[in-house]
Amino acid sequence: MARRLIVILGPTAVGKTDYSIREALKYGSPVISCDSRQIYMEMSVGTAVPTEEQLAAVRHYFIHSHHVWDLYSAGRYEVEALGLVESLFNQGHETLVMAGGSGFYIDAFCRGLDDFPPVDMELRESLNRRLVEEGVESLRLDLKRLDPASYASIDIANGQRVLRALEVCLATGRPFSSYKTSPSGNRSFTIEKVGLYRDREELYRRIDARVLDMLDHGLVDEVKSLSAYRNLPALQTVGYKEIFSCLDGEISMDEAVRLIQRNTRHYAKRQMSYWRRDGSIRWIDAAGL
RNA sequence: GGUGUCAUAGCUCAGUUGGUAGAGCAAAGGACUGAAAAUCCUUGUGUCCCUGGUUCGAUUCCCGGUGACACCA
Repeated sequence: MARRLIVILGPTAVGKTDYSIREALKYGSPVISCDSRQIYMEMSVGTAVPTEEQLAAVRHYFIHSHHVWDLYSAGRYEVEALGLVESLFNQGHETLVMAGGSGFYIDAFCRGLDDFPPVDMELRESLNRRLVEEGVESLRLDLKRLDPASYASIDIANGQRVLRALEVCLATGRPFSSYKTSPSGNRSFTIEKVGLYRDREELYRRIDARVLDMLDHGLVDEVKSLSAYRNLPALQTVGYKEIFSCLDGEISMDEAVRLIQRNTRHYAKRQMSYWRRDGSIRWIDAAGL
C-alpha cells in the first residue's frame, strides 16, 4: 500500500490548525506539527498553539514536546519526525498529516539535511562573543582562509551564517562546504504539499486581531514567567522579544503591541517568500475552506 | 464674518535662493543546509490641493478658490 504524507503549510494565522485537524480526522491520522516554536511546552499563548479542545480532538505530535532549554534545531526535527513517521506507517497508517509554518523544518523533513558533526556550545558562544565584539568581518576573514568555497557561496553579510560555517570548520578541522553532499532525500513515502493562502490584507487583519487576542489571554504573564530564559534561542520569538523590551521599560505597551503586529506581518511575508519558489506546493485559498 | 498659518509619498514631515523632490515610519521584493517566529540583502514618480497670472520654465513668486488648524469677533 502506498504510504502518503500530506504537508499542510502556510503563513502564520492563515488557518492551518483547523484545516489540519479536519484532514487528520478524515484520514484517521494524528497531526504531526512542524513548528519551531510550538514544540516548546513553556510557550503557549504567544505561539498560538492549538486549544485544549483541538488537542483533544486529534493526537498531536511535536506540540509542547520539548523544553525551551533543549536547544532544538531543524536537524533534530528531521531525525525525530522521520522516526515518528516511520513508526506510524509501520503501525498501519496509510496517510499521515503534517502541518506547520516552519519552512526550514519542512524542508529538513522532506529533503533532508547533510550530516554535520555536532558543535559544542562553548565554541559557538565564543564565536558569538567575537561576532558582537569584533564584527562579522573578523569571522569572515577566518572563513575565507579555512573554507574559501563557503566564503564564496554563503551570504557573507549574514553574521549567523558566517558563524555557523566557521564553527563547523573549527570544530572538525574540515571545511563546512565539504559536508555538503546534497542529501538524497529518499523517503519511503510520497509527500504532498498543500499550501494555504489568503488575501494579504485579510491575513494582516487576522494577524493584528490575533495579537490583541494573545494579550487578552495572558501573553504578558507568560512572557514574565520565562524571563529566566530570555536569552535562549527559543525566546528569540515575535511576541516575546517585544514584551521583554516593554517590561524593561524601553518601549510602551502600545508600542510593543504595534511592533508585535508588524513583526508578525513581516514574518508571514518571509514565510510566503520562502515557499513561493517551491513548485511542488498545491495552493488553496483558506477563505474558501 | 475677520485675520493669520498650513496644504509635498499610505502616514508624519523636510526641501527646492524658480530648472518637476527626499528623510523617518509604514509597505514591497528576495536569500536561506542544525539559532529559521532566527538572521541577512534590496527597493522611494509622487496630479508637490485646484484655477489663473508673471516667467523660456511655477511644486516654489503673485491673485482667486477649496480644505484644515489657530486666534479675533
